[in-house]
Amino acid sequence: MSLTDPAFPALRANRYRDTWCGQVLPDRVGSAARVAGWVHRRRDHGGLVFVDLRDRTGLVQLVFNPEAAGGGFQLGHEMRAEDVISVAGEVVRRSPETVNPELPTGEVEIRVAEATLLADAETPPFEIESFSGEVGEEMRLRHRYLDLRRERMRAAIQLRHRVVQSMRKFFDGEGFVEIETPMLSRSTPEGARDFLVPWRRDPGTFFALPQSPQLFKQLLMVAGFERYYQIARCFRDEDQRADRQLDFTQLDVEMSFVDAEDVIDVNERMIAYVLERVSGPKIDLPIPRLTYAEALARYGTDRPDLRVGLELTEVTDELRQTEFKVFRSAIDAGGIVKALNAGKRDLPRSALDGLIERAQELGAKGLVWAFREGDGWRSPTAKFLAADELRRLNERLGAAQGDLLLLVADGPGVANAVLAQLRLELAERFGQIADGDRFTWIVDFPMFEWNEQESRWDPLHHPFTAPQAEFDPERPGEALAAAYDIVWNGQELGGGSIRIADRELQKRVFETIGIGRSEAEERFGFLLEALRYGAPPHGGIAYGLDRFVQRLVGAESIRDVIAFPKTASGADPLTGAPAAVDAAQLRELGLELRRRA
RNA sequence: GGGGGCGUAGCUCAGUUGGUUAGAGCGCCGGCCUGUCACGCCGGAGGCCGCGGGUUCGAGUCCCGUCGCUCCCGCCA
Repeated sequence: MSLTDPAFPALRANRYRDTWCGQVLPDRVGSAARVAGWVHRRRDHGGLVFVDLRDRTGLVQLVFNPEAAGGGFQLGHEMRAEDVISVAGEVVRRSPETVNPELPTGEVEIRVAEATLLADAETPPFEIESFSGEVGEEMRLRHRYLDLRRERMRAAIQLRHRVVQSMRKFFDGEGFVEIETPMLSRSTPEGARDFLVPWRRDPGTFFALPQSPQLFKQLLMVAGFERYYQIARCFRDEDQRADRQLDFTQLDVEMSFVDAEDVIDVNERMIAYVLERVSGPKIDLPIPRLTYAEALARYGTDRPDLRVGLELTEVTDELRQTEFKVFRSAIDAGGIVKALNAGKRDLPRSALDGLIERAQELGAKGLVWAFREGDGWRSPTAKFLAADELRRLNERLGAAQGDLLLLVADGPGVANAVLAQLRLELAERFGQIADGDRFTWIVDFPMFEWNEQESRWDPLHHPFTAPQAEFDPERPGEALAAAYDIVWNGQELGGGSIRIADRELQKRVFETIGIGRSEAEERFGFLLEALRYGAPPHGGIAYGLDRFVQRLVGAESIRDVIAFPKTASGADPLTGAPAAVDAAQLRELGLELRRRA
């Protein structure tokens, strides 16, 4: 909803103002207006002072003029940036040569008759709208209330509001019920590290803050609410990233008597609905789908950015007989050789060395680069490969003369991850990211993946995800999950699944991932018990709301769409959190501090 | 836990091979200015060069350590 939207609420007049700054438009010429806000900029001409007054809705120009003034002229001289004032005066049309076409209110101005200083502001530590570069993030966070005055931030936070309202409206219209689940609940140390909250009444016991409302929303399905959603705060005590915060917000959704198709259907309609209402990118339904296997094969990742055309190709078969040691040893160890045809790229040696370095950073032992030349390669590696191998590789990769080929030989995980990343970075470097937005569902995830370090099967999604069909406990690696992720331009926006509604199946899954009978009872007994009393088939999805809005406004970091975020180290420069607590508080909680060694 | 980048005026940054008095733009303060809108013109103030140690005749610059910010890897079912 913008200012021009008829639904935007008009102000009820009070002693401070009777209209928004941004609503002082030509239709009000000749009438009186009273506005209030912050002094955005002042241009003092001695005998005439212009002030851009700012409120939430925008800017309007005030003119302080000695003749018309009722004492306000002096104030016009003395006021400074970010002072809070209320002024009244006549709305007048500007003469044609003084119209400011940059401003929605640029055809008019308010001739000030009366002005009141409501709050005197000290000079802010940084300019609200700076033209000399981005203000450092710590500075912005320390004075977040000033940072949020900036147009860009205000727009992002208000857009976030519109997104949330649109989601609520959509789900309400589809018969969903918004229900809050507890912030204080039981620790289930499955995935991320929990934030723990010590409990005063029983020292040594702890609540945990939710990593997600997963189990509660399943219980709500057992309870018969059938369609639930929540804008849920979640907490994960893990290291942060540009798109990860300690506390963040999920759009959490769950439905009963549905299969995966039903969940996907309602959710892609929701996404289209929300994007339309916030003037986001247009999308066509249905959103295309990729299987997990295909995504991994073609892009090396389960969250491919489909704006990039480059694809990966596995060339292990072409190299079965190779004598080249690097490839030989990887293949013999059960690894693969994966390749990226990066197209005709004239990269200097230094840039190629940079790619090798980057590949090593990403975990590869090395990177083979080559340019197709004739039937062979121009590459330091060419001499180690047989002529027919080079021919087969060129053919398999569809390499044209001069195409840059990149190859990684390693375990499938590393080979895919490294080339997936290089694919993106090369596309970025060469401006090969297509315009527009690409959404895709990733489906047919495996139920389990082998955890080499712990020598056990881990759930790829979470342990409550249902298999697509009965699975063979002897061969967990073959089971497919009724799970789906939605990916927006290469960023995972959300993911979900049909849940296990059958107690025995749930127990079998726990066993498969190494959670024994008694441990399952201890940690998830309440869920298993609930499943005794008539659990409908159910499933759902959860979205990273912050990421959704970040993507929408094109921000570099989710910090730019969160009103009060934390720094990358988890601190809040504004309040000084985290901070020590006094000894009395600790005593009450039965806690004692040990000095770190 | 590991790796990269950064830290100089209130803000954003420059600072050469180690060299004498550390600069710019914006902001701030004072003066002038009746049509500006990133107003303009004149003048001025403002520095623990993140912190600690070392090398050196001499360190913003080189070395070691440390702290903070940031990006990435690990981690994030």
